Amino acid sequence: MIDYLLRKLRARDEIADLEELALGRLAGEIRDYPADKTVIQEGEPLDFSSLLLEGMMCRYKDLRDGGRQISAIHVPGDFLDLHSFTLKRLDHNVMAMTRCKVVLVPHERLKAMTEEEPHLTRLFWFSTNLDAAMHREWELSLGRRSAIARVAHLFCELQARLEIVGLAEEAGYDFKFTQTEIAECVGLTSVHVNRVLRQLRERRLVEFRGGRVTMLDRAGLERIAEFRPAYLYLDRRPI
Amino acid sequence: MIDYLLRKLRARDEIADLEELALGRLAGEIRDYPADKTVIQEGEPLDFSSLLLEGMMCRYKDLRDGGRQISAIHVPGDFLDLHSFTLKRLDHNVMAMTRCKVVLVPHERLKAMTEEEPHLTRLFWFSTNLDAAMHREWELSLGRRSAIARVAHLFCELQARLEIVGLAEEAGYDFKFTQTEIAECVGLTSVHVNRVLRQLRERRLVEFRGGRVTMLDRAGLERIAEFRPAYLYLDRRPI
DNA sequence: CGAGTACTTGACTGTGGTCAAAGCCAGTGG
DNA sequence: CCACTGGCTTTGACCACAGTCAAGTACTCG
Repeated sequence: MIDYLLRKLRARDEIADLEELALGRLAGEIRDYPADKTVIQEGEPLDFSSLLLEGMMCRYKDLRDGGRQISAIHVPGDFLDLHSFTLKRLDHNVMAMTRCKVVLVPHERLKAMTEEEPHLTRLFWFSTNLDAAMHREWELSLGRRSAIARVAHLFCELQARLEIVGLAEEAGYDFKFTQTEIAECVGLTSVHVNRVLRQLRERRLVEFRGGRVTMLDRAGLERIAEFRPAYLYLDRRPI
Repeated sequence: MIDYLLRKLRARDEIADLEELALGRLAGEIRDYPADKTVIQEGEPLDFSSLLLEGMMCRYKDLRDGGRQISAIHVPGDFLDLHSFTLKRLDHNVMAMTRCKVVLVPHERLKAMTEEEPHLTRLFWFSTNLDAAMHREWELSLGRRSAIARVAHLFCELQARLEIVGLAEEAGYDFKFTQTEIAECVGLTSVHVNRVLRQLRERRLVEFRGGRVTMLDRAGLERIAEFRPAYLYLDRRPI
């Protein structure tokens, strides 16, 4: 059940067998959500965190005028809201973009973990720091990258993140977002995203159709995105 | 020396006297930096984190074309790079925006803290999660807010953050940034920031001159910024 | 087969970018 | 005390990238 999480953690550090068992004991109730369901509301008090097992979710914030900004995308193996353990409530909403399955981890078990498993605690802390690193890279996209580079960068990031958990092939990956939802990630309108997708297709870099990203020229795509994956901390270092 | 840090933490949770002592023992070497000095380079291996004692610093990333995005501003009491404890190196640069004083905290002492002081560990974890919450709010600004709302929001955020550590009055605060640097925070050009600042002044909302922000109509400013400080987690809750 | 949603495209608009010149001010040196 | 310098700010004219609006097309799913 925690396979994807283990793959994600083992890509970065050693996990002892006893620690794997301790991780297994964190798991509580399992929940399924339908697509487009808002799973966590901004501000609501939380006493558990959720680990995504299947599907894709996102974090988002709304403005009064209807503008919505997606601030992160979650793939299997990601915690949706591990940060709610210390924050107690969230500053954003969390929504299922597809049908999803999650497992709940009660905060009291996380608290016990911080008392008994300092190494796992550091790994979990790392995991929230990784979220923050992705937020920073998105800030760079939103603030300074051109429209085409933003979309290209998003596709590159997801390719790399899905590869870690074995959910992307060299050729591409499933990505069941609408163009409007992509627009909400990259700070553009859906109309403009559509135009950018056409350009990316015509320049033979990447194709997005029918909920699937097909890499046509990954190196070229990474070049125009200025994608440098260091911010994903993909190498192994003891934490 | 750790006064500002204590004020920041005590705004959110109880700190026992013994914990205060433990915090004091984290402190190592003190360093001074001149304005405009890049203090930490992206990618450089780190074995200490830095707590800002005086001055203002920022995190930033560059693009090849010279575009720079500032992803966070630090005020006294903030750790510049507490996340480097688990990440081991940073995905961004850190620069002193004014003359600054910091105190170094060796990672080995932080590691010992995670073994011996679970409550402080959770507080430090909280502190990096707070950084991420600010990143998310900036993503919303960069992706969806208008130019004037972005600048207004930045001024509101700093007012609130500086108040916690006692470095802002009702009337405003010192903010020794150039207009170009503000532009690098909000994803605009310095020319446009200049136009926006004029608007804010003419609408009697806020004035920025000579490295000082003067609040003229704080409620009005917060309204056009859609500033809702929940993301700063200013209330006290046990962590 | 019809309804609803998502995608596509074109015409037009506007916010914010670019380029350039001038003004301002603090610091430095004659 | 003044001239010079360099960085920052201010303004204007013009431009372009991306937004808006609207209509039409393509798919899915009941």
